[in-house]
Amino acid sequence: MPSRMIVSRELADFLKMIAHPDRLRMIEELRLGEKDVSSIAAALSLPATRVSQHLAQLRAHRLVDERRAGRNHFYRLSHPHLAAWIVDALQFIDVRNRLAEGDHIDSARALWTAQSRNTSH
Amino acid sequence: MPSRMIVSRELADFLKMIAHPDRLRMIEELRLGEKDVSSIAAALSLPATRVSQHLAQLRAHRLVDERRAGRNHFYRLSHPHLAAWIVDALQFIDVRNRLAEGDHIDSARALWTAQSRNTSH
DNA sequence: TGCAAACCTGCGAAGATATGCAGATAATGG
DNA sequence: CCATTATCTGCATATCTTCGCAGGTTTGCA
Repeated sequence: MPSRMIVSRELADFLKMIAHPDRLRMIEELRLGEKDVSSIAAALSLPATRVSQHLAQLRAHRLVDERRAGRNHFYRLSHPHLAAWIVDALQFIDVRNRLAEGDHIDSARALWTAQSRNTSH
Repeated sequence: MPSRMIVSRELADFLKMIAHPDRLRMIEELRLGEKDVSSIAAALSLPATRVSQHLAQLRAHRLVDERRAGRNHFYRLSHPHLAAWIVDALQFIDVRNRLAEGDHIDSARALWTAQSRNTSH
């Protein structure tokens, strides 16, 4: 059995699952703790249906855990460290070329990890 | 300008670029240094055309650098640390469920980072 | 009960990816 | 020059993703 191929496929599936702008922002949104669907949708200015669909995918891949309270569904990261690991990826991206001059990786990192209320989202 | 959306899009593009079993194995193959197209193709048992196409994509996203020597094209990781960062992702995957019983993340990591000659690829 | 709020799921069209094949380039060795 | 080796590029097809919309489920509350 080509175990190595299995690992690379699993890895690719995992990466595909998080490789979407909305889902990345959602993961970042859950960095500090659980949130319900409406809160996430409002924070990111996305239609709730879309957020729900993304969450269903993340749930299917066990990247988030669900907790129901009344009619609200609260989601949290299954691996709290995931958000930090994603931020580390910024070092591999030439963000400099695409943001305003003077910006660099550190500012991108700061921007990304800043609280929602402080950012120009 | 929604800088945060720009960052999330860049991040998603980067993740999509590496989210492919072949490309992951290629990155891993380049972990220890440069290799030419044929060597990579042979090591991974992939058609050279496909390897070349993948490399063209990675090149376009500046994830690999090219060096030509004669009729061989040698590629290396633009960010040598990339391979290690990818290996870190194994902690987020339930490899246990999909490999033979008794395997766990550490063995998956060992498998993944093992030299080609030591692995059942 | 009945209605509304908060989510979820199914479906289909549009768009993005993957991949083999044919043909094009570039360097090497007669 | 010509053939050969190593690699690249263009193209068509098959497959996967995304995303809105319509309709369904569960819970809270009057």
